[in-house]
Amino acid sequence: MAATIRDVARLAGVGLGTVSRVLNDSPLVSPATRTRVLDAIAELRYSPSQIARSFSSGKTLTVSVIAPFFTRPSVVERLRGIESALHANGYSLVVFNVETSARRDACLHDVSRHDRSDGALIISLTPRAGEVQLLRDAGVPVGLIDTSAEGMYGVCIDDIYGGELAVRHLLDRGHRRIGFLGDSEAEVQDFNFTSSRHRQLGYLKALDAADATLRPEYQRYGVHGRSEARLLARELLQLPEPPTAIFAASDTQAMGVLEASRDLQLRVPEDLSVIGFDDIDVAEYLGLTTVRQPLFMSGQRGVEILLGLIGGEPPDPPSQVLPIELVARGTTAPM
Amino acid sequence: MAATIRDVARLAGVGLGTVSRVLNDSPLVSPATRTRVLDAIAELRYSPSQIARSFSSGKTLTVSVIAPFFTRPSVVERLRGIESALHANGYSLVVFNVETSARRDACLHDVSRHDRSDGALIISLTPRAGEVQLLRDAGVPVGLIDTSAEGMYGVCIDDIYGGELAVRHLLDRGHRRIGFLGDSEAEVQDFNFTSSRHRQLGYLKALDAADATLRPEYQRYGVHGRSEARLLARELLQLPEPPTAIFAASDTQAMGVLEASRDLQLRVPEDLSVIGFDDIDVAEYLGLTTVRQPLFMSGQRGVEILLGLIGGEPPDPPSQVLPIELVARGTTAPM
DNA sequence: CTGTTAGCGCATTCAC
DNA sequence: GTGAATGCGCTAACAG
Repeated sequence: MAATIRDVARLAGVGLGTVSRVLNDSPLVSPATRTRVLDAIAELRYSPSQIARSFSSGKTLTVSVIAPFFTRPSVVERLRGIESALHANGYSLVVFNVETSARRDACLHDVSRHDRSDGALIISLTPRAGEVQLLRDAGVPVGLIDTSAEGMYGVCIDDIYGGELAVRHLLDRGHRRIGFLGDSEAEVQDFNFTSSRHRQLGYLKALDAADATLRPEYQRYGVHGRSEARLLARELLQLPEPPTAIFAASDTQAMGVLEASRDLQLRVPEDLSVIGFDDIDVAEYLGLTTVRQPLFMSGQRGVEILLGLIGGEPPDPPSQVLPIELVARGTTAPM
Repeated sequence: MAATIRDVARLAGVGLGTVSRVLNDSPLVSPATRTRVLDAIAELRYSPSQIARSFSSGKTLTVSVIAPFFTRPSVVERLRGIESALHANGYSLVVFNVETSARRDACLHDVSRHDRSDGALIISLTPRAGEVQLLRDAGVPVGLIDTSAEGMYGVCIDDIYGGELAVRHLLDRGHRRIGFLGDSEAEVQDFNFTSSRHRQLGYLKALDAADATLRPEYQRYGVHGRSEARLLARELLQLPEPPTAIFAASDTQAMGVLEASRDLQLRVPEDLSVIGFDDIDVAEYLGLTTVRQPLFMSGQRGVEILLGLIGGEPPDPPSQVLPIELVARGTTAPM
């Protein structure tokens, strides 16, 4: 059916190797024979079989990406950065969407049998000790995005500092009763997510530094998402002494807080200040104050690191920390 | 390094073929030898090479998906449906993100050299006549999602009817001055998108049926996105005789309309009714009236069709039309 | 510079 | 039931 390299060689009256050399842009071919081969290729509408090529060379020019809940705006934006950088380097992207803890484990495990791809990028999922070991033993190039692990390479941000940034912004505006709303314990355990927890650590740190009293009841956790956050925020706001500001671990959860304040006829920011995290697309639309992190860039950097690894060059700082910044908009105000 | 099928055969004291048969669940193996092989596999931690397997069998168990602007909420949701269905069938998903007309053409062309995948899914991009021909000649299994083309298979919705649904909703509430806001001519041409245009056709049809006068100045086009839609909507609303309702070709653009009304101190829905299309996630949050289409399902159906095609069974109605419905929320009211 | 050769790891014939 | 042989299309290492 389709022409093979052998057909081309025959038509051009050359050997197999020569055709292969032309295909791979080897300089060891005379211009004359090169054109002859090129003509034959054109005439036969020949296109080299990628599978055969990968099989023979051992390189697939493909990268696997394991992304939890890849419909979340922040994840999609990272994916976009990944796709962009990968494509610029001639690589393809295979996506694995993780929405259950079982699939998480399966994906992380499967990465070690690096067959179909030259390496993998893992978003937000922190490999556990045993998994790190497995990955190392398998010798698979892996890049971590939005997380880090001992002995692994990747790119992340300082979530603790981010949490501090957010809470200090609130403290600076006179707030003392500040609530925190983060991911559920179950989620954190199942997926081994770390950012919500770290942001909370920053929250605690900032509060502590300001000598603000910590109230356990001001900290709530629920399954990531708007609706759950809405419920939790409502609980917070109906406390006898409700917080005057809420720091949500993500913009999506901050949206739930906004809904809750709407439910309770609370004006934002007059009655309640709200701050999120990530600076996803809608944050600007909503005028949401938030902590911005470079999502697209995290994808690009992840690719750079991974391709380096594939090429045998470990990145110098094993884990790169990207800058973050506070973006003050309309949902926070002095109390 | 990694064990091969040969190592397993040697350790189990059997021939290559037998190991292969065990791997492929062939019934032609005695239970005794099967266990012996299985043991050897376990001991060597053997895992068959997927590339070698694809190479030999000709099947890659991989599907390519060409998605324009895959960060758009509607596209992501379709992708989720695709990934889900693909994974359920043991297939992997390679994603190509199209954001320029050049890349669109390149991707559509590359699909015809179906190497790395067993077939392709194309979202929202309608192949042109020449491209359809190329695809047919190449004999690549292709499924279209959110569009249709003569002689091709896929799943879509009736966008014209959707436009009618939206506008009739407005007409029923007494609106006569109804604006339309859709994708720019350039985008439509570059990518060969069809939905915005079709929805507009429905708009015109509904207006015509209601004997409402058509005003060319009520129809505006801009690059898909919130900010552009915001500008266009502002223009519409500052007309000497502004529309009392606006139908946006997508929820994202409807968000721009909402911004514009905020800019101009117009209350929604008291002063202006707004209706979108798609029913993406935030639509509910915004209380946006819209036309809902089954995004996730479109992905699943697309996969079913494609896998059928790969298996040699063309779908019975070549193009499947999914149901849509109007979702009345708070941004539309009687005038 | 160029032609030839030897596998890459597996599925799939075949004989036995 | 099972083992041995052939080839998928290409790259890489070699000899010329």
